[in-house]
Amino acid sequence: MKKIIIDREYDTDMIGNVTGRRLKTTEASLEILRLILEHDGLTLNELDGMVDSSKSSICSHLNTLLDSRYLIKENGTYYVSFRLALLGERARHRYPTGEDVREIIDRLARATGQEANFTIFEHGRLLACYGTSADENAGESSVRYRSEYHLHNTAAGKAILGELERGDVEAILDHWGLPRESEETITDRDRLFEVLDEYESKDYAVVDEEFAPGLVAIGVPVHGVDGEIVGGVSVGGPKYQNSLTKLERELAEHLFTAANEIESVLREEV
Amino acid sequence: MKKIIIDREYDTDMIGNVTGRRLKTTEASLEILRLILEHDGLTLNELDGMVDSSKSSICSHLNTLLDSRYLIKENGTYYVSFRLALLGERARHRYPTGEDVREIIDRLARATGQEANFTIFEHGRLLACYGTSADENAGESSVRYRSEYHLHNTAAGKAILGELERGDVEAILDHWGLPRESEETITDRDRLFEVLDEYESKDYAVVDEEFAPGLVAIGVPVHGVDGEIVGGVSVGGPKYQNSLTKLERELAEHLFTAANEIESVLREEV
DNA sequence: GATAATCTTTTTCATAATGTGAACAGAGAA
DNA sequence: TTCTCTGTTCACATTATGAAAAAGATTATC
Repeated sequence: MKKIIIDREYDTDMIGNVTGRRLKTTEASLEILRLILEHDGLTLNELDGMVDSSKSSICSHLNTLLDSRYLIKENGTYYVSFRLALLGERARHRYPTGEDVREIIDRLARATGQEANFTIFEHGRLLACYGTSADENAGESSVRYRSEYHLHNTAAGKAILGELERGDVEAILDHWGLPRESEETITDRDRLFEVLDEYESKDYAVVDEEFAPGLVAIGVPVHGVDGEIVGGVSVGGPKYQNSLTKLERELAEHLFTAANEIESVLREEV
Repeated sequence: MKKIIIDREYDTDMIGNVTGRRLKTTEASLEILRLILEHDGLTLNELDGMVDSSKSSICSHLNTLLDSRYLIKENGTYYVSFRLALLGERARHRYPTGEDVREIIDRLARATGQEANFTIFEHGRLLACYGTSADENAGESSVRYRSEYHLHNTAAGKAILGELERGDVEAILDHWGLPRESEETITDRDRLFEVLDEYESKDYAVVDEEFAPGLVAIGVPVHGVDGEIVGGVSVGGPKYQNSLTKLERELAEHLFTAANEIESVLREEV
């Protein structure tokens, strides 16, 4: 996998590597919003136990978020507003999340009989965009068990790391670390760089139980019109169904096809 | 339409009627986020022309939003992150936005041959949840032209106002006013109350070109399990196709059915 | 049903933290 | 070069904070 040097013509901060000032008030408000979102509603008292500031101060944040219509209040409990859902929907328009991309992923899953995923690369992580599994009963998108993935222990993530320059990889690892999520997770930085070097000769990356026990997958990056990395596609499943050689021999071609198709969609959308 | 007195057992602030303190820093940050979202990306310079504060200050807000992963930066332009889209998706789970509700609305549109909409009632406004039109070529959800509606000039909105207590209606009108959006929009508060009084004897509200010229529709509220108002359903179309009497005689029954079905879905979801 | 207890929210106010803007510096582009 | 745009520095003044108290509101207890 050749390092993509985008000549700095395209400048995406790998991490929001901000050197300037951060506003603590906004950070506190957003943290409260996040907590309410993740807990599907919280009361003042519950928040008091989670946040390190006084109740009166928390109230000020809640008032502000209410007034800005990011929250609603019902029976003393604060919930995230439907308006936030609409804002999120609007944010989605910028990303390749349409019917055509879902088609491609579904086809990949069907052709291989394995689970296929398309993720977006952002702030040094992969965010679940669309995923499906051929085994599923109905076939439609199930509730995603997770929405954010690390790069170091996922197939698409390792493929992306393999394409990035050393400095960018370092920045990402500095920020997110290499948390262990499975017995096989590579948690040593030097070891990871060794593995990434091996990808030089390949066009894809492999994850062998590093994300979850018994799960093997292969992944590739997906590029935007300017050659920048937009995200990644991966396909894989239980190890007992997929030897690594089978993965690399039989599934890789389907994976390349899917990635190319998504890149075509991205070109059309411009 | 009988006034629903929910005995204060269910307490939804009609408007986020906050008497307490609001945090200007958070408000400024959220305003910047909103501007970036609505303009599909902005540069520092562009923001400088829209916001009343110094560039350095705007930078601080941008840094904070970047760091909190609400924004990304590409080539000097700030965009809303995909992560915000995921947060919004998560917020959506709390609301009746599933396949079953879309079914009901589609069926209402098909049965009547008119456009049907389901909206969520929040902070004194109606937010587009799902809408469809039978005339459409493909039949699938088209891009929504608008996502927020006022109550005083929409069918579902007037139906909701008709059910609320006078004090709540006053609060909403105080906050949002009665902006004119069409020749026929009711912009006089007393006149609006007269019209609302007429609904006492009916079970639905009518909008007769008050939202847009040539558009007539009828609407009803949708209630949650505790009797609180969750949103509204409306159905209607061009006036040349629909006399008011036709609307009220032929379409009303379908509308009631749809509203009841959505309320059933809400009961199941608990 | 009355009283107590708990929780939420808004006050006030003194203090300290922190957001702000002007000026400055740096990076491209013309 | 000069111009334009972005981002940082720093002194100052705004503003967020927490403690305490009190008022509402709800729930628990007798």
